[in-house]
Amino acid sequence: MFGFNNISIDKKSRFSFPAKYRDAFINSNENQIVITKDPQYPALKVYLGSEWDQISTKLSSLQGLDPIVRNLQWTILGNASVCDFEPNGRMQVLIPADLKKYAQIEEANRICLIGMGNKFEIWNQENWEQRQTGGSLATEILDIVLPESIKDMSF
Amino acid sequence: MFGFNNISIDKKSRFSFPAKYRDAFINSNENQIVITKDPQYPALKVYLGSEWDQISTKLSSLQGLDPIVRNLQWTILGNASVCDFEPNGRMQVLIPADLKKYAQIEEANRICLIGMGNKFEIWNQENWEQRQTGGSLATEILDIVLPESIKDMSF
DNA sequence: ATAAAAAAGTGTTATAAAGTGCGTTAAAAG
DNA sequence: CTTTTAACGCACTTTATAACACTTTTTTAT
Repeated sequence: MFGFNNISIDKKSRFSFPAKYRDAFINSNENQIVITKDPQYPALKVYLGSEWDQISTKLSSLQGLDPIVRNLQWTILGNASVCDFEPNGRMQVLIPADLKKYAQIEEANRICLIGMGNKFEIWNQENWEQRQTGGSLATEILDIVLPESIKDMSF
Repeated sequence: MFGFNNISIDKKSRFSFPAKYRDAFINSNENQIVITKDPQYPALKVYLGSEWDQISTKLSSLQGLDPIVRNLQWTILGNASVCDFEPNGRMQVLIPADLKKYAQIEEANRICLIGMGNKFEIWNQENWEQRQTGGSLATEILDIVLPESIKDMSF
């Protein structure tokens, strides 16, 4: 499940997944979607239920006394919204108000939904465009800071 | 699958692969084609389904907390368009509007399709000609910045 | 505490735009 | 001259979205 989509959200804060992803959802037999905060950027992460089970299990088992781990737990687990999902239906998902605020899409009637394989990201259009054109930071800082326990995890 | 082709795209943004590649597509048993952004140039990359599976699996497993990795994931995974493909049929592929824009072929009714062995590139004709006559860029800059995890990948 | 009103959430339908399939014509190759 | 390939045009299908109606939950006022 890949690719860029500029889609609308209705007055009730719902969006629906583009039809091109339907087969993938049906094949992987998903009936739940989880939205939560992205720990690094003003954006949202959208996981399939099965993917979420793995990530949340792993993340909640880590040593919470490490402040970085604790922060990730707060951000990712503490803001997750689980949502029933019908791959055969309209594939609609409601974005909770606080998450809209975090991703700066409170006022927007359009969002960017980015398929990243096993997960999606939701961005405010302007933020996304800036990030696409902007340069990237040096990586050394992060390599040092990341605890071993999460180096092999990908969120 | 090699070589230069100047081919047309129709009003609905479709192009079809030249017939000379048909046997190769049939032999490698491909039924999917993936188009995405080239991370370095205003051009598009066209992968065979099997090739894409490898690249995307590897890339999406990398540590997304590293900003450079994340950027590559955004560019390559986040802009990919997966397309059903019939080697025995017309071998047509749709180029999504945002990718047309990126490759600067919005207005064009012709593109350059370059066979690079296991993948293709799509270029705006003028850009391609400039790049052919002009000198090539030094790659050292990228080598230094790239994290270990992606140094052994080729996109 | 209860009823009314407002807000939040769910579901349906209509219509314009985007995407797909296929036949025909034009051009190139053998 | 015949066959293959590329390009074009048209009809059909699917998809996205806005508008509307209905249900449930929460808030407010009496």
